[in-house]
Amino acid sequence: MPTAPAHRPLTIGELSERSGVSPSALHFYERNGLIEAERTAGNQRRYRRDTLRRVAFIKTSQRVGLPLKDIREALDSLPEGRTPTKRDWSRLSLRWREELDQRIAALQHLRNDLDGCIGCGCLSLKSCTLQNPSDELGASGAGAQRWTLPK
Amino acid sequence: MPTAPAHRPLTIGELSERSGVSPSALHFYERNGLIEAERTAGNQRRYRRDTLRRVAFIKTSQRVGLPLKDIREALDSLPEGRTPTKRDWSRLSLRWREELDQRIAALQHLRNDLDGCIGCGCLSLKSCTLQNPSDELGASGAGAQRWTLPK
DNA sequence: GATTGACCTCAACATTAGTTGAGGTTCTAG
DNA sequence: CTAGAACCTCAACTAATGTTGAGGTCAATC
Repeated sequence: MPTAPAHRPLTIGELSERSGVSPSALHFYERNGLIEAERTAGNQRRYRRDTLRRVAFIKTSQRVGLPLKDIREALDSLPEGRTPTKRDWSRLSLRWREELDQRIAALQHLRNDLDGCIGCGCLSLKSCTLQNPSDELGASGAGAQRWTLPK
Repeated sequence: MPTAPAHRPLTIGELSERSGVSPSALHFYERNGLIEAERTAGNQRRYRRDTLRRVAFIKTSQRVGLPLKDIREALDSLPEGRTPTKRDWSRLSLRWREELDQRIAALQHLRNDLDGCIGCGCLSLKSCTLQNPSDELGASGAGAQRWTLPK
């Protein structure tokens, strides 16, 4: 594979190799509106270079447990058509980081509660906050719903 | 529904209501070896009361993102046949908490890396640790594989 | 200008974690 | 002792996140 000039759009093979995401997954992302591609005269995909960053964002978001549906929503806030600027990405990353903070806080909360449970060996349904997530949800304020740990 | 005497085994309806887990999910857990039940002469399930705690453990573990397969493994370390003691549960909870700590650390690591990324607005595939989880896996020592964030 | 690797579409399959429904049985209250 | 709620099994379905394969096309190299 010849090394691509820095300006040429990426083939799916190149994007796959550079992002570490399989071509079939890239197809899948496209079907689900997470990424998009131009086509050559011969119907092959050509990705703008900023798609690499987009895929990076997808992967990273998945690593913290976000479903693709939510990731797509976030990506939808990027400008349509034009290449996103650093500012665009920063805005996205910042929002994302705040939610990450909440997630960490939720986990710490869980851990602290578990400390209590270890003390009594209980994991009791009645008393243990671990079993009553609604408590901590209520306490953590608005906007936390989505970031509650899965289920 | 009459309130059950504290000693009588639980019907599936009772276990479901008290644990907040649907009967169909309880069936599912049983098929997958996570819980078990005695049967009445008429083939209906009767759960030992400590099954409630077992289900609590399952729910709690799921809340931090563990797959059922792993939860089953953990539960397999509980004594077969006899009702687990507080000590048994404590042992399980402690191990679980340690892994929870690792998970928190991984998330914090991610967040710190993201801070760097926001600074440059990059999310670059090359330089950003967020994109190269293997780094942090290597750094976090043995036993961390399973607790890497999903995918 | 032919070969061959990369690409295309579409359909089927895989996995996890269940839910839903049909058709039938058991248990409990009156 | 009977009505109705609760339970049983089994099979099929759901949703998310992809992978695999068949059958065919494109494009870059010798």
